[in-house]
Amino acid sequence: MENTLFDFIAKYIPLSEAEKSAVVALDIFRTFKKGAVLLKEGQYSSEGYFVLKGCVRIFYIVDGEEKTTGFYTEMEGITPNCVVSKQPSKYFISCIEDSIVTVSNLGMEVEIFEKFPKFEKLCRILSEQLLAKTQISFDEFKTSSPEQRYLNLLQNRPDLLQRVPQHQLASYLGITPQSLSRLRTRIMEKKI
Amino acid sequence: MENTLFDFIAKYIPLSEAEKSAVVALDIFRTFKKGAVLLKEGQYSSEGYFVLKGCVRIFYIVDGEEKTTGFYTEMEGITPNCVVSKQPSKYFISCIEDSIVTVSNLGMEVEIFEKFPKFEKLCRILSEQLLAKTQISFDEFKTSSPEQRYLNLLQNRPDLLQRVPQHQLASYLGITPQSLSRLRTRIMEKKI
DNA sequence: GCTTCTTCTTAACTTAAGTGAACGACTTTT
DNA sequence: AAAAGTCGTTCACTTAAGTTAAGAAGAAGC
Repeated sequence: MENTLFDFIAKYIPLSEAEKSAVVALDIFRTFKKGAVLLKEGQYSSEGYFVLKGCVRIFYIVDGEEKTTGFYTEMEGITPNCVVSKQPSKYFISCIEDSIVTVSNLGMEVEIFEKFPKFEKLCRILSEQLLAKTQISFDEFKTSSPEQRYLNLLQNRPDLLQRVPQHQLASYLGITPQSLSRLRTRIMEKKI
Repeated sequence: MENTLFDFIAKYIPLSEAEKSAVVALDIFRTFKKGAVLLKEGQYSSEGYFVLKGCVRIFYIVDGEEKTTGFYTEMEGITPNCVVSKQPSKYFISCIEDSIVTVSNLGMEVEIFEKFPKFEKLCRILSEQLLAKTQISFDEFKTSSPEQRYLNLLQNRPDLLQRVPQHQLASYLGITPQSLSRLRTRIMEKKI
């Protein structure tokens, strides 16, 4: 479990044994059952998450309707907006599958950044990379039709289509479940 | 000019005079005429930008058509995707107005991070905050219609509607110029 | 075992966005 | 001054997404 995390970190910066021990000492590994809620709308939180195994989603509730805006799977991290803005959360985070997730909080960050400034560099790099990825995704979303977006997803994250319910995928694509269903049959017919 | 930048930084971390001098020594302030191109598609670049005055846009050219995905005005920074990924740029960056922009490169970053680790913290904070903002914008985009997106823009960045041509705004909203024009008259008629 | 809920699909209808073409108002170029 | 290009708008037409409703299949709860 720890090693999965350290292998991931090793891709960005080397960690000494002392630094690894410091991480282990934080005792941040948690397991959650499918359906478990990590963060609720309205809640103040200073917790960040990193998915080691399983799948977690972010969703809003607008007019009683769930709007899913993000899925996070193996080796993806989440720093909820409310942690950065110090405002109550506008969304929920919950597990779609049984999951193993690291849960850290701001206090831990401050502490470990002081002891090992290297982690500040790690977080800068991860944050910059995620920002770049998010902006590209946003650009692709803006410049393509729902159908193209579905085809992109099929290309880039085919696993999601398997592990995520259709109606959650639909709002992730910015459309209704009915449109997604139609769009899928439309694509099928073209292929035949 | 320098002070505009330092006032901005002061909102996040305090800078000593030595640190300010180090920034000034980098000689990163540039002025550009309207229409000037900062980055071209296909180009490798390690330059980051920060807009002190004016307005800069990011746009793709897809099938000969410009697709504008971002506008950056006073006190907004850009680290182009290609700088992070070390790949040729997929998009252009150009000035919509006469602008004053800081232009830094990766070498400078490495250098100044070593001399003054405080800047690494600054970049982490800025990057985390921008990431949070970008994700919220993306969520709003996904969960609203073109008309709602236009109304949101009217609320959140009314200045853009003044300083940016309609057809660039349209692709920024993910629609055609014709749709934007229609949508605007639709809204007008509702108000009357 | 039965009910209830959730999920997905289908259908009919409404609404809005994409497309292609055209026009006038301006700007820029020559 | 004339020509060419840009920009915003409008129109007619096509295409697709939203909406409302209904039904089938499966999962979860009692």
